[in-house]
Amino acid sequence: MTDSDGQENRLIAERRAKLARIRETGNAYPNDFRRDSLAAELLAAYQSHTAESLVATPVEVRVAGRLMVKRVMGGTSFVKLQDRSGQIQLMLKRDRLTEPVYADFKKWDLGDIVAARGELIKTKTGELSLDAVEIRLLSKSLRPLPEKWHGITDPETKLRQRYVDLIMSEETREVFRRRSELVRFVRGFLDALDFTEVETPMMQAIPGGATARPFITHHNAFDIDLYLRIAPELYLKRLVVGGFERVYELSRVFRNEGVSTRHNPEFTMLELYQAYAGPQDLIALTENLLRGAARALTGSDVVEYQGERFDLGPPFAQVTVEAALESANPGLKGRVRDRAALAAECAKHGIEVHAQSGAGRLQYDLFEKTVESTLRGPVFMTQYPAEVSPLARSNDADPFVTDRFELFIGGRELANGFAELNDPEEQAARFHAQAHAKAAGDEEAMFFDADYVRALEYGMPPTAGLGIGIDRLAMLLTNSPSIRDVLLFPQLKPEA
RNA sequence: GGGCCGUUAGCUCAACUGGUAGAGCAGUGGACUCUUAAUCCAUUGGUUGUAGGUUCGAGUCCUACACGGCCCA
Repeated sequence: MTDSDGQENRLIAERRAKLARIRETGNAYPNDFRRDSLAAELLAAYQSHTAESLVATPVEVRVAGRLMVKRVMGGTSFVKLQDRSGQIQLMLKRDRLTEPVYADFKKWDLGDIVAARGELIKTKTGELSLDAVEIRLLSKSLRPLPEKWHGITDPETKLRQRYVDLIMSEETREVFRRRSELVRFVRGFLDALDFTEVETPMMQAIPGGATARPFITHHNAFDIDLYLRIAPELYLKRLVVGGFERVYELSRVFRNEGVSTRHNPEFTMLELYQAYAGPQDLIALTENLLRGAARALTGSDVVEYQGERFDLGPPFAQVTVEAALESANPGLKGRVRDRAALAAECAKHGIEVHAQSGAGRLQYDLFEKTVESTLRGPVFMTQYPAEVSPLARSNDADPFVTDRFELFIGGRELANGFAELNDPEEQAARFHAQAHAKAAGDEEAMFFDADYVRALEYGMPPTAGLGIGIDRLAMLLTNSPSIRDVLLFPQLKPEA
C-alpha cells in the first residue's frame, strides 16, 4: 500500500530517470499540441471504409491520449491511445518516423500521455489505425498502471485511487457518465415544468427539514457554530412564501451518521416544492420523472437491478402504511393504533420503545423493521403518522396521519413527499414537540425554527413537496449494489 | 457496536498438515517491419498490513491493532 517500499521506488525511479533525460532535451510537459479527432469519432466515421478507399483518399488526423497498450516489434509497433471517447490504435513504423524518434518511443511507458499525427489506414486484420508520421510524448507517467488484463480488483484501491480505477475500468467510467446524464435529465425535466433551480445555504444556524444528526462547523468571523445542512427544505419553503411557486434544489446534504452500502455522510438530494399541488400531483410527477430517467439512461421502462426487474411503465401501486403493517404483523389486526399492541410487536422484533414514543412513532419503527425491506415495488407507501412527520400537513379526515408518501423500489426508499404544513400555529406546536423530544435526549429531533414560523405567518400557499435521493436513483439505474459505486470519492477512513 | 472473511512483488494471484516465498503481467537487456492479453530468449524485483507471542523454525498457529468486504444490530 505504501509508496516508500523499495520496489515501487525502483519502478518509479526508472521512470523518473527517463523524465530527467526528456528534460535535458526540451520541454518535458509541452502544451502546444492540439488534436482534431477523438477515437470514437474516428471509429464511427471510418471503421466501415475499406483499406483501399483510405489509401485513395487519405485522411490525416491528430489524436492524443493515454498509452494503454504497447506492442513493440523490430521495425513496426502497435500502441493504443485512450481518450475520453475510447481507444484508437496507432501503427508506428521505424522507417516512417525515423530511427531516433522510434528509439525514443521504445522508452515510453504504459500510462504516458502521447500525441500522434498521421493518416488513417486499415491493418491486415481490418482494424482502423493511425499510420503515424509524428508522435510526441506530452506528459510522462511516473507510476506504473495496474495489470492490463485484470485492472484493479481490490475494492478499497478502486475507491481510494479513483483516478486509477477510471483509467483502467470502462465500467466505472460508464457509471459516472450515466450519473451525469441522470442529473442532466432531472434538471431538464423540471425546467420543462417551469421549476426554478435555486441554491440555499449549506451552512445553517438552525439545521432543519429532516430528522438526522448534523455536522457542526465554526465560523470564525461571527464566532458562532454553524451546522452543515441535513436538508434544504425549510429554505425552499421560505422561497415558496416569497413567490417561487415551483422551486427546486439538486445538491448535497450532510448527515452525521455511519457509512454503509446505502449511506454516505454527504449525498445528493433533489428537493422540489410546487404550490397549489397535492401529494397525488407529486406522485404523478415522481412516476414521470423515474420513467423518463429510466428511458433516457437505459432505453427501457424496465430496470434490471441486482437480479430483480422493476417495471416503471405502469402507474405505481399505492398502499397505506397501516395496511402494510397489519399484513406484516397479524397481531396488529384491528389494533394498529393501539399503543400497547404496537409496543408488544416492537418488543417481538427487538425494537426499543421509549416512554415518550406515541403510537405513530411505534408504527414507524415497526414499519422500518418489518415492512421496508420486503417492498419490491415500485410502490408508494402513503398515510404516514403525523408524529413522525413534523413538517407535513395532517390529513383532513384523519389527523393521526399526514398526506405523505414514500416511494420504495427493491426494498429501498427512493423518494419522500407530502402536502406541506402551511398552518403557522400548528407548525409552531409541532416544533415545540420536537424541541421537547430533543431536550429529552433524541439527538435526531428537530430544532425550533422561529424564522421559519415567521415566514409561514406571512402565508404560504397550499403546497406539496418532494425529495428524491439522487445517489440511490443512480444506483438503481446503473445496477450498482453500493452507494460507493456511484460516488466518485466516497467517504473512507483515512489511510493508515 | 457484534459476527464472519480478506490484506503475500507496482498489478492479478499461488505457496498441503508450520520446513529454502513462486508464477503471469509490468519493468530491465536482447531478437523480431501488420500486432490484438503479440511472440521468443535472458533477467531484476519481497520487512508476506502493523506490533507482539508460541516454536529449533511462522506467509501458515495465538493475541492485539489498522484498513477493507459481507452479514447482523
